[in-house]
Amino acid sequence: MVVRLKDIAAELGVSVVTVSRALRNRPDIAEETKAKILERVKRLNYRPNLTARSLVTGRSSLIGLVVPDLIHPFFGEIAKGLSNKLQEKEYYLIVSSSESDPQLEQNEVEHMLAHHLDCFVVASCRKDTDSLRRISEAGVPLVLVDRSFPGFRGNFVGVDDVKVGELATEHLIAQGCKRIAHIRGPATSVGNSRVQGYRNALARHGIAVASNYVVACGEASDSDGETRGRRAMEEILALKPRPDGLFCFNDIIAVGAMERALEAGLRIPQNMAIVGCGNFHYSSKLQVPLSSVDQKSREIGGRAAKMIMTLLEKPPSARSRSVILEPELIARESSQLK
Amino acid sequence: MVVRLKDIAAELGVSVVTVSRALRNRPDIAEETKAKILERVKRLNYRPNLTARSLVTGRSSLIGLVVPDLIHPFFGEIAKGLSNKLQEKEYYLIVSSSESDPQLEQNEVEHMLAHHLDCFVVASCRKDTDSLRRISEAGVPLVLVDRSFPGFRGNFVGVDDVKVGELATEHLIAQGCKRIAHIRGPATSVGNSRVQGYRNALARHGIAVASNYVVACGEASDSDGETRGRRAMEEILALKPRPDGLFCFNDIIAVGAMERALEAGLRIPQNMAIVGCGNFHYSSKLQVPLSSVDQKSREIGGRAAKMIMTLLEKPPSARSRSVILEPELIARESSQLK
DNA sequence: CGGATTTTCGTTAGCGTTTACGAAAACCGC
DNA sequence: GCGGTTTTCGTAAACGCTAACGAAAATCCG
Repeated sequence: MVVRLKDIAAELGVSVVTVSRALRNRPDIAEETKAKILERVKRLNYRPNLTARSLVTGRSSLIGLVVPDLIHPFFGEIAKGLSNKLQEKEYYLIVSSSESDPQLEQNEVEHMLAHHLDCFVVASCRKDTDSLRRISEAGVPLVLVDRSFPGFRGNFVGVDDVKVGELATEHLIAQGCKRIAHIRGPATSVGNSRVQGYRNALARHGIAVASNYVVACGEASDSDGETRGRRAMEEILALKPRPDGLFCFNDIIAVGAMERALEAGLRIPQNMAIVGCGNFHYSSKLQVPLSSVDQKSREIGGRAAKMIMTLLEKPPSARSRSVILEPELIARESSQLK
Repeated sequence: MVVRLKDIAAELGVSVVTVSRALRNRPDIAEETKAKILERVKRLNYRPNLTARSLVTGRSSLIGLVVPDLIHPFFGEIAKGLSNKLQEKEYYLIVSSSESDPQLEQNEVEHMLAHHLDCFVVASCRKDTDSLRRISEAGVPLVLVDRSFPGFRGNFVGVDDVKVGELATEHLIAQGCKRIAHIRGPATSVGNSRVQGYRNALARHGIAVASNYVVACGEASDSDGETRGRRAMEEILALKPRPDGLFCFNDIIAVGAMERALEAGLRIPQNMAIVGCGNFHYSSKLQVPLSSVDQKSREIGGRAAKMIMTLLEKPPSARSRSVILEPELIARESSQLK
């Protein structure tokens, strides 16, 4: 049925090792025999059993990806960027969604560890670094994406989230907004940094921050992000005086918030200018095209892939590397007041 | 470093096989020793090396997913539906995007075959069944999703695409449209069936189909779907008399087409009612909320997962099964004329 | 209480590949 | 044409686990 090294060796009257050598392009084999073997290999459509190879070499050609949500365009883009780059080198992606559930994430990491992957790429939804630590302890290279962990030394690819907050807020200020609110994300590095950026910008322009102008909306990555956005907008609509500018943690939330605001009879951007984050594919096609800070999701995937490659080529790269990309504001109708 | 069966066996003074038995809950082991072993296993945080297990059992706990595009919400939903169901049973998904390139798909399948996956889930972008045939020849169970192949007997999960075309077209007729155009998809089972449904509905109502009312737009799943939609709309705008109803192969194309139509000064739905397909998450948030035929993408993933399970539990299920889901029309502003 | 049965466990072999080592064959220079 | 080098290949062992078999220990029953 399925052809093995042994079969080819037998047919050609050589040893199994010789065939193996031909396949892996080893120097200690005569050109002539190599050619003969490769011809047969091709004709029989032979492919080495990677499971067996993996067992002896300790390398599986498998990269693990753990994200909070596969549907979220941001992580979808990352998955795609990774997958495209990796398949060139015949690495494959094994994916797992933690559904923004910290316990589930831990379990998934644990299970994936059993597959002896060559590298992990993780956007962790945990508050602690337990799952990351387990990966490190197992000696598996690790690349964090999107979310970094201050206490945890490790490779990272993501955007400068303080800058994200600054860009969005500066833009709203430049548009003439005087009372700028923020629907903040979860208390992760990402959420906190964006709040920090928001505060930085306001402070820089001497604008006081009313504490109730920052409203939380819980875990933002799951599929009910819009509902959370709507609820947050209700809080904001109740504020007095009502904000005239709003920076939302991400586009999903912004969509929900915007929808609710329009229902309440507000005009966007005239009554309230809104900026989201993520610049997801349909931002420009919405009822009111949404201004958004681009997080370079596709590039994150590509960079992470490149980082993985160097991690795998030269193994003991002790120092950990960080790639911090510059976010970019894409202004659209939802915030263009002039 | 990493603990193996051997280590646990040595510590407890039992044989490797005994430990293996305890772990796999075999009957031929004393409760007492089993408890002792499991305690130690837990304390040492032992996890069986699935690569080694896979080599001897021939089962990898890995399911391969091949889709034309990971970003496309339809396939994203399928991936998520699959992944969620599978992780309960400790199966993992290894994904590959063919980027709608038939040759790439063939290569990817070939490479994935080397990993000895337990099952394949494929939305093939090929015109022929070559890659599918390779999977079958390798003796690996296969579930087709979305696209079926008339000449190919195999398991399938998807919607009734003739029905999709009928639903959309009937709806436009019911809205009072007299001249209904169709931006068709590629010449696959899906594309052809939807055209068929479109024709069926028109015929049923005695409406003649002008052949130039069906315009093609090439491979529709890639990321430039919108551009293709725009181009197709230009053709449609040039038609005389101009259509007053339009059924688009998918939502992405519909978005592009709609955008172009609005630019041309048309009002939707008054001048042209539009229905898409896929009912993707943002259909309702668009500039003009888009009517769409829901393809049950999430359910397809779940059903496929269930099918995989039965394929894997009782191996020689010779007969192939098909699950054909009923599509559902979601009417929104883009087609509501009354 | 002795033989037959059942329960519990260990030994051996093997999954398909690679690594390490050594032997045979070919080649070299003088 | 012979010692030494280089090239080419095969043998043995191992990766971590499970399947198959059989032996020892415990249990049963008349």
